Amino acid sequence: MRQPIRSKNFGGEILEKFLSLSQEKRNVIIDAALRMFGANGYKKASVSDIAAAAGISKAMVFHYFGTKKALYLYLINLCGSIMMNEVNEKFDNSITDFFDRIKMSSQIEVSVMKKHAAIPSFLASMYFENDEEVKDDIKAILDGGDDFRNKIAFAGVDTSKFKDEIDLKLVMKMLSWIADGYTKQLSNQSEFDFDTMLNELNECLDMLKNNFYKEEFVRIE
Amino acid sequence: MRQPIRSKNFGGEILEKFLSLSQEKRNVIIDAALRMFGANGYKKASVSDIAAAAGISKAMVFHYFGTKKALYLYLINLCGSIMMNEVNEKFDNSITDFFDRIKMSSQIEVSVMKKHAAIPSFLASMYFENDEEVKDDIKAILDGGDDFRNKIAFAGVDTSKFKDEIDLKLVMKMLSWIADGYTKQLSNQSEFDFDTMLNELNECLDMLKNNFYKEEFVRIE
DNA sequence: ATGTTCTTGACCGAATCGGTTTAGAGAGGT
DNA sequence: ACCTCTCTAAACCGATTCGGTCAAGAACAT
Repeated sequence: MRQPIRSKNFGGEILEKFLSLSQEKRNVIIDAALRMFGANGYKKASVSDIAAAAGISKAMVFHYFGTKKALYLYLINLCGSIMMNEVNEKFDNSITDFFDRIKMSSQIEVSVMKKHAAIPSFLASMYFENDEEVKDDIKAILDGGDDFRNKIAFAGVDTSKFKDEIDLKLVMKMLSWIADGYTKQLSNQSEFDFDTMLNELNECLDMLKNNFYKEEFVRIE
Repeated sequence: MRQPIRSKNFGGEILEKFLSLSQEKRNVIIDAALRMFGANGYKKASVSDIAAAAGISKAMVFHYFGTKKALYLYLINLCGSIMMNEVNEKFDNSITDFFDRIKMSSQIEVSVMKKHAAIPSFLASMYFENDEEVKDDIKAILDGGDDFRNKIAFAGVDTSKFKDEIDLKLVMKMLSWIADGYTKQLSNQSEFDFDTMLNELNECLDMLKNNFYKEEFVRIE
């Protein structure tokens, strides 16, 4: 469109530069980029911001990724494969208990965040990204790959164990609020608190379960 | 610093231009500015963005407010007074029940959002604003005025009615998660759904209350 | 020393920034 | 008809920042 003709990166030689870095250095750069894109969106996250957050010079970002767009798309695919891996590895469709399903989803999310804490907010912003330069590519990637979000859906969950007077739709909504706030709080946490937070959420879910389930389904603690 | 010498707005003639607008037009502009600043922060929210979101030309923003900074500070003070009014009007310190206190806070928040739905996210971003051009002014305003947040604090709340086995700190944390997600969901809602949402939250709180309180404190519905 | 690889600060044209000026559209008075 | 006068947007301003490049120094190996 507006950028000068580029003759490089036919075949991906540029990304090799990045991939040959140590994992530690790569993670610093990836985390910085995920954070900036996640917080500011594609357009308003500048390469200078990302470079500064990663502690490298702007020129290095272009050295590693070629263009801003290539970096963004690389991050999308990276997050996609991390999510898919984690879901395929941990998701168990045979778990039908409502709260256990939620616990499982949370464990998956925490596993993902342990790799890159900024992935959830990055993906959330990506889903709403509307910039002309990338939105078609996002749509293509989302349409092409199987969407991991569908796999965590709550189809086939056993809801018969709830007390009769419990409003199930309300519980769903409440839990989605809890999960939202929980994730948000996680994002601001240092890596070491992940499991503490996860335990707290699980205790929280147990508490709800103990109070919302019919007595015969409440396990003794 | 870098801007040319300005000789206008000694005494606030410029803001009068804005205040003489119809309330409807003013609200459109205010909402647009709150949304943009709230979502992107002071620096990354451009006056062009705000003007476009408000459906007016960039020149009009400067016509009404003089500078970007003046607009931002105007919004802070506006939100501050809206919050203070609402808190002073609705906050009742004699309510000591845990859940009733939360309901009250939510009602206050919804009243505020009915005036400008973007206020909560704007204030949240303001608290974390760190741009050199405005951070000192923010600190001055926050230090100067009595902070409405302190008034909603949960000091003096009666927690004795909870079942003994309930982990109170956990309930607090869980409720803060719910409130977060709830607010977030509210922000994306059209004005007419506010009360529906508020009712849902209240039902949700009643449900928790019925299950977490000792039986003698649960009112018959 | 010499060649090679990394890395960067300075730089590019284009775009956008905060902010100003100009000029046209419209309302109202005469 | 003409003349103000107000409101508004488009065109414009210099400065900054944008995505992206490049020449030259640091670092390392030989």
